[in-house]
Amino acid sequence: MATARGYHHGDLKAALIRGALAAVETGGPDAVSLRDLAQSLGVSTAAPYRHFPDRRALLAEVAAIGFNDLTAAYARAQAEAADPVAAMRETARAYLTLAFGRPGLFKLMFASDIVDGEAPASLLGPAQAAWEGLFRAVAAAEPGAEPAAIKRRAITGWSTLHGFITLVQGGRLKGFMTEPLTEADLLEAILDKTLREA
Amino acid sequence: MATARGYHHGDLKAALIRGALAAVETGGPDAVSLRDLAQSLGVSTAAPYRHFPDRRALLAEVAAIGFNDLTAAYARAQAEAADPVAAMRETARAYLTLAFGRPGLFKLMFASDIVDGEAPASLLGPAQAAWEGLFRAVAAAEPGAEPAAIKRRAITGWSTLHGFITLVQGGRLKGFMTEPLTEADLLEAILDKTLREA
DNA sequence: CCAGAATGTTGACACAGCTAACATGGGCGC
DNA sequence: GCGCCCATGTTAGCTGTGTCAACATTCTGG
Repeated sequence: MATARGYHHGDLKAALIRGALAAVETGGPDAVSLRDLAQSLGVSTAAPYRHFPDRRALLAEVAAIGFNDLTAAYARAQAEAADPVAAMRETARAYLTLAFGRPGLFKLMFASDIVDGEAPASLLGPAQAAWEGLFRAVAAAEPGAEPAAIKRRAITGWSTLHGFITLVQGGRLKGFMTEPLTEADLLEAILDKTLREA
Repeated sequence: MATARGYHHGDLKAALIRGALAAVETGGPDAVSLRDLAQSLGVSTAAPYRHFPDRRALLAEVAAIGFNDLTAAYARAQAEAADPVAAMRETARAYLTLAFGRPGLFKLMFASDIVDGEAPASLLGPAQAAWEGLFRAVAAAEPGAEPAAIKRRAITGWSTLHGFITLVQGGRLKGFMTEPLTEADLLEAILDKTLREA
């Protein structure tokens, strides 16, 4: 699909994003090398720069895909749930599914380097949409609460989930998860605690 | 302090660690370049390799300093607090102080790259000690609870704090902290929520 | 006092991101 | 239908990085 064509590749930009996404999912953000990518697409090492100002811009595009997928997963979870509380739980689970199912992509999405200085709008939009999906779930589960309270609640819950994921994926809980305390148990406990409360 | 001596530097290893620490605190882990470091110490680019097998080993040493400092801060907080609940609160605050006061170092301490594969014992020891300081605070505030419950509680609280810090420092809460909801407010709310409960 | 271990140096390799200058060819205006 | 322009690729090369092998120097213990 990436071979046997002349001077022009045809759709190099999309191919680069696809390739970068694959590399990110396999080995995380650091596994993306523009040179490797170019070579594997049968194109010169300078070609990618016709489509992205620099490496970070390409990675930002990949991260945006991650946020879009996350938003879609949120929407699915909320549509299928029986009631608002279940919807909130499934929304949280969607976050966990992405984090543990596609850790490389997840790491990229929250790699501060990508966003340092200022992030491009093509990333901020999807990131904002994902956040709103999460906010919506919390708001629905807590009818009548004032916006500030909902926001506080959403951010706190998000923090707990995100922190746990980060610590686990960073290997920081390695020595501490002694039987009979497994990561899965803890996750359930965290979900329960995060979701239950006035 | 790093000039005007002959073939042998004197204490290059310590000087490298000091220099790396300074660089990390200024610009985060990525700001550490062995070549820069060597040059600024008036030594050849290969010299660091007489003391560290690779760059990661040097950074691991710096991270270990961070964990040691954290453990010391925990101990201080717990010694000065009036009661166990206050001690726990001050312990959490010590974590926040390090995270927001020395963000570069904090980022290094939790950069999974440093620990990928397997971390050296010189890092695992201090990291473990810090964890135990945190665990001790939770256990003291909750006398008579079984160890698994304490552990669950400690990890959950740690996750919330850590997640919030990570999201803030990653710039992920930029657009969402609208007045009158400030980061400081949220932090207090998180501390309250994390600490209060049976 | 001297041998060998520690510690530094020189010079180089591989690889990465990035850029300038040049080449090609597809599509748009005429 | 034709030619020109610009989007897209290419070549060659710069800088900066981690790392290593081979050699040089100094410190130290027997």
